[in-house]
Amino acid sequence: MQIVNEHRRKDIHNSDIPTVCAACEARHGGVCGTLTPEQLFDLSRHSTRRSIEPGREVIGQGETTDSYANIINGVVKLSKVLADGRQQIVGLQFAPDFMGRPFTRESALTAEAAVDTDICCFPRTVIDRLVSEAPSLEHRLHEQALKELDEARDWMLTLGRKTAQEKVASFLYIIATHIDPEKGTANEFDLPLSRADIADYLGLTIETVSRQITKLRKDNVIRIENSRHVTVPSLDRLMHVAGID
Amino acid sequence: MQIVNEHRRKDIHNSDIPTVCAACEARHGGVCGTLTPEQLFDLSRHSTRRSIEPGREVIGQGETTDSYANIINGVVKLSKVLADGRQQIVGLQFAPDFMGRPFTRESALTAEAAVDTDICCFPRTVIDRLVSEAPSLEHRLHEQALKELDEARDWMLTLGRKTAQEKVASFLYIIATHIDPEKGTANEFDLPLSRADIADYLGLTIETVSRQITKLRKDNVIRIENSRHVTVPSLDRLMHVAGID
DNA sequence: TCGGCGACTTGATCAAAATCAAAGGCCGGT
DNA sequence: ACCGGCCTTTGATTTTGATCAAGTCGCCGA
Repeated sequence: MQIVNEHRRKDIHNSDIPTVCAACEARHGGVCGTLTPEQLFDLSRHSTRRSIEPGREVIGQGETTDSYANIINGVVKLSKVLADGRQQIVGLQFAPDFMGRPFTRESALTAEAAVDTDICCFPRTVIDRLVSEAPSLEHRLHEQALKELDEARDWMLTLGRKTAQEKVASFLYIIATHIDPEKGTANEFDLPLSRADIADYLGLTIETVSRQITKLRKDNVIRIENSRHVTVPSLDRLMHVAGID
Repeated sequence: MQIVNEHRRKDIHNSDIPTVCAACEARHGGVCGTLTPEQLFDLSRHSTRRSIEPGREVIGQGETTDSYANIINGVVKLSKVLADGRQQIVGLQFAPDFMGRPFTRESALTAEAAVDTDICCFPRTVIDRLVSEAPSLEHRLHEQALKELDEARDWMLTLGRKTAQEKVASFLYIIATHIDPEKGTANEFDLPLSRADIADYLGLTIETVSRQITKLRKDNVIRIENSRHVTVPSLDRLMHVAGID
């Protein structure tokens, strides 16, 4: 795991404070936006940039989390496992999401990079201190929590009540609308998840996922190259198949 | 829907400020605890007590929500429906939970009483004002959101990866541990949900729920009277069947 | 007391997805 | 280029839970 820590380096060479965190800020418009220049400086002095290759675990279920992080680019899987190994992905985080569970040190889930991912880490102690100083930062974290709650509940409807076909279409819709934070919806993209991951996200088996993707392809809802590159000719059509009104 | 508004009445007769909201506070130890006496007085002047009979909708999906509420007693179902009527309960709220979605007026879900339920409502405008004045209130709301997020993600594992048998046992476990906020876990209780509701919570059909309950009864994991009253001889055994380690 | 209705249970059959099994295809390394 | 491994696809069969279809139970009102 490569540690870049470009903030600290930059900070040493000059003290152009407001732009210290600019590399992150420009791309994830996230936590930093709510802070004063002084707080931003404080935060940036302690932040470290990390690159994570796919499959590498960021935080394990039950482990102690010592940091928060902004996702600069890439995709992170949040998952839970049953004692016998059955696994469920309970959330996907895309840039510019903020990762981390405030007010608890024990992680109830595992966070793992799905593709090559860059994150900007902040020590828990620093964020916690800033939160107590700046209500606007807590507000920001609160909104992130509410967003994740809405997404989790939407996904519960998918898990509990949709057919395999609708589940796979719903997954593709999620990816199309989240993979590129710049432009809202992409009609062509690379899947950030393997078939096994998709199965764990949808509560299905690999085989069922594969068969449903094949069916979507044969029905001309999507096109696929190299099993990872997807083209969606009509998002409306995909949404319709996904059961999204 | 009966409107009691005991706070306002009490307020008129005397101004013993810190105990104005005591009827609620004592039982849900919730939002009120974080406020100053002045803020509490402010809030209590606007709060109204409502009794809701089972099946009555509190807030409809897509409707505008004008209030927040504390649940005094009872159980509220939060659900989502697909265009064709398929339904999924995405959360249950027990006393002393706080209900309401901060920072948005559109409700993405339907809230409905599952049994006779009393709630204490606060107008959105008042809570929103207090939140901006008192960071501790936002903190309290933030914690509630994180708790609901954790519960939602736990339930996603149940929906996506557990068998019908494990789902039903998981449901019974949830009820046993939440139905009575006083004592932590009840080994005897009335189910607050009909078989149809349980099915919608578990992503199953009524028939499957019924069969699995029968099986749990035959396996002596639970005893049932009148189809609603449940006795759990051994919580460990129930947890084991539920796949909870 | 007798219907009658709604909620629940039970049984028979069906279908969707899981499981078991065997190829393909792609990629990196030799 | 060839091999080996992993990921993915496809096929055959089984299983789980859904669907269809009767009942049963409890309760309320006539």
